[in-house]
Amino acid sequence: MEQRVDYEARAALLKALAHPIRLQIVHSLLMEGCHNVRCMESRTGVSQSSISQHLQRLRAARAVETERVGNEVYYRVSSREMAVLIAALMGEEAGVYAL
Amino acid sequence: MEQRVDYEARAALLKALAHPIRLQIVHSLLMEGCHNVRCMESRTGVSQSSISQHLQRLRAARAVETERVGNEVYYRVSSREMAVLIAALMGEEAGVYAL
DNA sequence: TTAGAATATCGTGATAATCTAATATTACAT
DNA sequence: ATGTAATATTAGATTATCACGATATTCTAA
Repeated sequence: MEQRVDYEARAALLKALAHPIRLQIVHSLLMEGCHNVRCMESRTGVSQSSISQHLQRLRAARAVETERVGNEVYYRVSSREMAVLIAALMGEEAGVYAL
Repeated sequence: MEQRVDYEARAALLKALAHPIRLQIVHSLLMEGCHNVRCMESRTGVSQSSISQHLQRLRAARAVETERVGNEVYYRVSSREMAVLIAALMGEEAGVYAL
């Protein structure tokens, strides 16, 4: 029984996560409340422009989703499957994440 | 309490996996016995040269390891953590893998 | 030692990712 | 309406990745 797997799609997701800053962003979203660009900027020491571009990349891959709250934009990890994947990568329990 | 995570290293691993052919290679190693270059070549339809280069990339990232058996080279996934990661990505149970 | 099978490496051109700096948008406050 | 904070987008230079073809290595068999 042949089971067709969409390796293209899964590889694309990995690609979106496969950058140290993007990984830190996603992990920070899961571990603690660092949900807007300015927080990530100060936490990572990376420029606002860079952070924003990385976030757009993560959003395009549907790894994160957004919500506007007044002046700022609130980011969160988009699904529990994402959390499980990150947990496996980090060697953590997905249960400890706030999603 | 600051916990330092090596995002560089984990991102590098993801990067090595973040290619449809490499993903298929690793998944095939786990799912069924397709352990040498020629098998992967015929399964994926990708040239020997390409397969070999992808395997070297996976090996450099320590995602797979090798053993020479006479004329051919036997590849396998290097660790259970790798299997767990792939399982999370694929939405499968790592238990079904042969490692 | 020569031939052939299996695998690895190298060189190259095309495409994609990344960072930086500048500019544009969006919403809030005055 | 204007100014300002927060975020997004764009353009360009630099570097990395990829696929392909040619060549090199490594082993076995004769």
